[in-house]
Amino acid sequence: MLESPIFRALADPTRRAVFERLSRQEMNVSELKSGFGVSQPAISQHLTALKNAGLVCERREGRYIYYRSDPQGLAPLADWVQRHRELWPERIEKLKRVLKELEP
Amino acid sequence: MLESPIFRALADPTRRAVFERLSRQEMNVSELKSGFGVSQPAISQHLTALKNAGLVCERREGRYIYYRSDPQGLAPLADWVQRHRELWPERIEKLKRVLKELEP
DNA sequence: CCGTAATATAAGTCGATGCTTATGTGTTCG
DNA sequence: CGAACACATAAGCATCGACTTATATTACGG
Repeated sequence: MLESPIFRALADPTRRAVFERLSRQEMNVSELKSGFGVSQPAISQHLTALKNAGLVCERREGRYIYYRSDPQGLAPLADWVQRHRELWPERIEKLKRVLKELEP
Repeated sequence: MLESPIFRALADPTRRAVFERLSRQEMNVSELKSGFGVSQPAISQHLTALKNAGLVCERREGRYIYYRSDPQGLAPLADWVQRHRELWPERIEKLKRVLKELEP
């Protein structure tokens, strides 16, 4: 599934918090580390997972690497949610048809 | 976080497939089991996780328990996605302000 | 009633995963 | 150059989580 790595990336609370911070402001790894009670490698590993899911992208500036959330990243997730919310009216119609057959 | 169990519930491919089937049609556990290569307890455990995440609800009918997706269940997820997509224009504005200060 | 069917729960196993420390890679600066 | 810094990668470890089999619970049917 296309959206599988996205769901998996966002399932971890720490990683989701990293993404949320990067949605508000571009940041390098050191800035990102402050505020989370985990090591720098842990942050880097989370960033790799988010990058593989297409949720963040990076920009090198000398020794620093600045991360930011990818605006397109949430599109597959938004589409998935939209598709499944659209199914509801169809389900209601199906129920109505079934009920109509039951009570003539 | 409120949406944590939702993300975690949808992170597993099998469980997400269960939810997707239940979005299209109400089904009991035995019907649900056919089509997945896992045991009945595995299905029940997935259903428990989905129920705890508020994604499905149940209706007992004799020995059978029919599950269906809860229409309100995806609302927190949709809201979360919406909130984070809304952040993008703000980020662009912030960038513009920064750029304006840099090049007078 | 009693056997069976539908589902849930318990207990155990094993791979996935999130963390750590240690080390590697690339960049700046004295 | 080389020391220090920013970050990535490697390796190990401990917990989590998805699955299994076994058993309990509830409901139906003969």
